[in-house]
Amino acid sequence: MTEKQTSILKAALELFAQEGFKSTSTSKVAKRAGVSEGLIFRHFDNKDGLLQAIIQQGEERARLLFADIVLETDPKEVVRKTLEMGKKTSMVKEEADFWKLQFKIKWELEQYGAYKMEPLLNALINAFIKLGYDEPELEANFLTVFLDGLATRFYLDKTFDMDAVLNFAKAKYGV
Amino acid sequence: MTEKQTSILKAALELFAQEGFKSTSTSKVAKRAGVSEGLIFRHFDNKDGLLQAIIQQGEERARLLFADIVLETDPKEVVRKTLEMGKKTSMVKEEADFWKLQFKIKWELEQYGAYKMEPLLNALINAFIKLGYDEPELEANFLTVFLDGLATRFYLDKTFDMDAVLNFAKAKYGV
Amino acid sequence: MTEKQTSILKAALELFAQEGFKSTSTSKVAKRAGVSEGLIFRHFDNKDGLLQAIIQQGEERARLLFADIVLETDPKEVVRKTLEMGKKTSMVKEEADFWKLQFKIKWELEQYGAYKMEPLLNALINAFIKLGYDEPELEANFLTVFLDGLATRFYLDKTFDMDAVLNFAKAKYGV
Amino acid sequence: MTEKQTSILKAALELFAQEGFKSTSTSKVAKRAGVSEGLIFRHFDNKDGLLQAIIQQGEERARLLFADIVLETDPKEVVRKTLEMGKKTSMVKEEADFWKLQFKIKWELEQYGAYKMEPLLNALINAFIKLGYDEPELEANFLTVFLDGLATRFYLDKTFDMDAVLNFAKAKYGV
DNA sequence: AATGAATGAGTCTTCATTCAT
DNA sequence: GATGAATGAAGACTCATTCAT
Repeated sequence: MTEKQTSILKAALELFAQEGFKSTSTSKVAKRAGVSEGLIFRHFDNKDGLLQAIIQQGEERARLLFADIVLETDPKEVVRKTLEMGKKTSMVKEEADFWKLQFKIKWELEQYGAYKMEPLLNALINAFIKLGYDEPELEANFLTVFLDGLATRFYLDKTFDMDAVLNFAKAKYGV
Repeated sequence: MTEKQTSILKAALELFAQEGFKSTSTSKVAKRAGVSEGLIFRHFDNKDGLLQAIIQQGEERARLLFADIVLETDPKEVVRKTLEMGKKTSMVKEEADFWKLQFKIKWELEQYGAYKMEPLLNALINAFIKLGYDEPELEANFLTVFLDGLATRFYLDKTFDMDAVLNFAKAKYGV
Repeated sequence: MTEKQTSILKAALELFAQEGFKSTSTSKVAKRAGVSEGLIFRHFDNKDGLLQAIIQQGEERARLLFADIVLETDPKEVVRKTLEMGKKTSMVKEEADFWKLQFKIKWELEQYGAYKMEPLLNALINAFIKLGYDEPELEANFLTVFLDGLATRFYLDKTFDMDAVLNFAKAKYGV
Repeated sequence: MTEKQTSILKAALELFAQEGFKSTSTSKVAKRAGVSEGLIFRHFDNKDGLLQAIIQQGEERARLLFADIVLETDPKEVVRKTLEMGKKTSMVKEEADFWKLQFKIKWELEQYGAYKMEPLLNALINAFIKLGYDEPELEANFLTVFLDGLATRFYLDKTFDMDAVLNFAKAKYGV
């Protein structure tokens, strides 16, 4: 990955996250990245390839993000870390852009990519089993649905008080 | 609202919901609506005006949808009806398109429009007060977040079993 | 066929004939036709559609051109008119462009379109039968091959003296 | 001429013959030749230089091809060999490509290069003189025109039966 | 109200060519 | 000699919008 490749990816990430994939022209990406437009196509074949490259990075980041949770043995910690995932991924601007884009793309492409969540889901199921919940699987699913809602609100609703709801949720689960 | 105006709005709704706002050209809308392209601009000024008209319809529909819940006096019924809102709005194809579009647009425009939810939120708060919940406001917020997650999953994750999670949630709230 | 459509077709014909299909940009065509570039696509779908429109015109013109020969009853006249076809089609500039383009395209697309020649070929076979030639079919084929050579030379070889060779050929066939 | 130079020329020949000069990108040539794109420009300056190199090769090959005819003393053999030139040059795939390209280029560049044919033309004139033809010069010209037609048909008309017409022509000339 | 021809700016993409290594 | 990253201009095509009818 050369320096210019990185700057293209960075510029694309920012713009796609801000304006959306379709609304961002390759010429804008090139301008912000400080490279010629042609270079985008040499490295990523086409605009879609650029998006795919970003999505792939997303999968890697997701794996990294999940690793910390999946490897946790204390079930309460699993639940707590899962809930706080959203906060963790929104502190740094670049990272916030990144995850926002992942959600935006989901709606623009109408692909959820449930498989990416599977490791996390399993970790949650295990945790709920250990914690003696009656229906650990449903409980885990419920929680991931809530997380999706959390992201939606966090990224779209400027008036949303994430901390309050988050603390409330943590209390609910006793974590 | 003339007949042609209606058919333009209908065509736009379908296409925007399927392909997204940016990806749908006015010419496609005109073709599907069976009218000339120029007519769209005479009636809605520009492409954005067309979107605004649809969004406005959305607000009216939302009010209608919420009315049934807001007017309910039995608190359990309020919670139950709220939870089942998603199912109710996804039975008819045209309606499913409609609500899907509302979510798509939220992400494309990055406007949540929290004010639209206020009547529902208040109804929920009241219900939770009546039901004796400790923190009715947070409880209500938590529930709306969950609902947003539910919509996300329902519209994007083909493998998602909404009924299972929904029944589980209803059991949780004892409704 | 509106006025602008005609002027697009005319400009395209000239340019394709002069510079070749691939080497002529749609923007050049638009400029010469005095219309916006977009209009080309509204009327002919794509650059290829523009070419097809010209080719189709070509087929019609060819039918017209052949009609005079095919309807001729005097066999000597059939042969003579066939031989002079080349001269006839090269007097007016616009027509010369047109037929030159037909040949250019053949080489660019590698399609001969033998079926277009069939009526002429049959007329020639009949003529040679009437004239008592031993192998009328081969004789007719030989003549059409010669005609193709004539066109090649006429359009490409500036030093070529068509009249001399043509008179010689006419003498050969006694017409 | 280094090995890489040769492979560039070979790749260019094949591609230009198949797709045409304008339609073949230098990057395609480089890829097929298995060299970097830059190397083409180091060796041939620009895309046009590449074409010129191929054309020049064409002249050498033409000289070689004509030599056998020009040096022939038997006039009948001269005519026969001339007629069979087309067949001879189309047996080997690489050679067929080569001559096809020469014709394609003629039409793309609109340069006939009559001077290349001169030695052959003179040989034919001489032959027709020896054979006692009335107008040897015109006869020779007529024959070369026919040859151009033969090539046109052979390369473009898939349904064309070259052997039949060729044998007929040979019979005509009694060779 | 309604049409559809027409526009011009913009989109993604290709391509010949250059240049540092 | 050889590579391949990088460029800038140009290519085909799309699209929101206007306007005469």
